[in-house]
Amino acid sequence: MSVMTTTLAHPERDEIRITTVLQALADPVRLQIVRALAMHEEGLSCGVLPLGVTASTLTHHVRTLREAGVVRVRPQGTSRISSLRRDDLDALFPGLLDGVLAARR
Amino acid sequence: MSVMTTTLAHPERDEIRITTVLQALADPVRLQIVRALAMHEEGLSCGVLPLGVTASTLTHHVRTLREAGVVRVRPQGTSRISSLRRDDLDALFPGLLDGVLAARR
DNA sequence: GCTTTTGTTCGACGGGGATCGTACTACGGC
DNA sequence: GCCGTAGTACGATCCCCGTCGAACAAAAGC
Repeated sequence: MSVMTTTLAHPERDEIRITTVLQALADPVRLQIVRALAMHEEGLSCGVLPLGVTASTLTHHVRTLREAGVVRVRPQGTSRISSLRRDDLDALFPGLLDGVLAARR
Repeated sequence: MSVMTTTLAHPERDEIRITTVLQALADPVRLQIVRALAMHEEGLSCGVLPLGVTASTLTHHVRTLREAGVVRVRPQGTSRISSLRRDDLDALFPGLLDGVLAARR
């Protein structure tokens, strides 16, 4: 336990706010991340995505999504696997995620 | 029939972008406006809403919503009647609006 | 015509956020 | 133990946006 198992902070379902979620989704890069995660139920390391931003910027975006309650992040080796919190989002805002993902542009 | 009575600029349905819509919705005041409009199919003058912002700020918010394609605004006397572009939004992003409006907070 | 009501425009201000580079940490492989 | 890979932390920068007040515009009513 000497090691601070800093499991990354995630908001509980009832702590997720619609405004925060919308703010998180209202960015092109983060929206691209969400789209990619929607196609990988098992989750994936966002570092592999061709987003055109630096690593530190990517960290910022993933943290924003995590703190908003949009994604769940779990450490795995030197990587961090992100996955969409579909169940929570669908329960709180039914249709929102589907609507966003249905957008053609 | 292209009538020139369009005083205010509104994006066509196919010009509406998901990122812009999300940015428009990602503000507490504007979200409150959208919620109010959702309860008034016929539209209403946003000036009557108890939003706690000045008139000029309200103008800014309504313009943001209009330019994003979220609301339609029509002049009526000295007032401007705003109404939700439900049909367009539902067609483009089915479920998004319902999901947002379903949010308890 | 004058006033009131409603809303717009403009400029200014302040805060937040998207971005980056650099330095740093953690884990895995050799 | 060393190194490479993946990601984080921190500070700096820049720009956008929400906010306001003051001045203006337009329509309605008297």
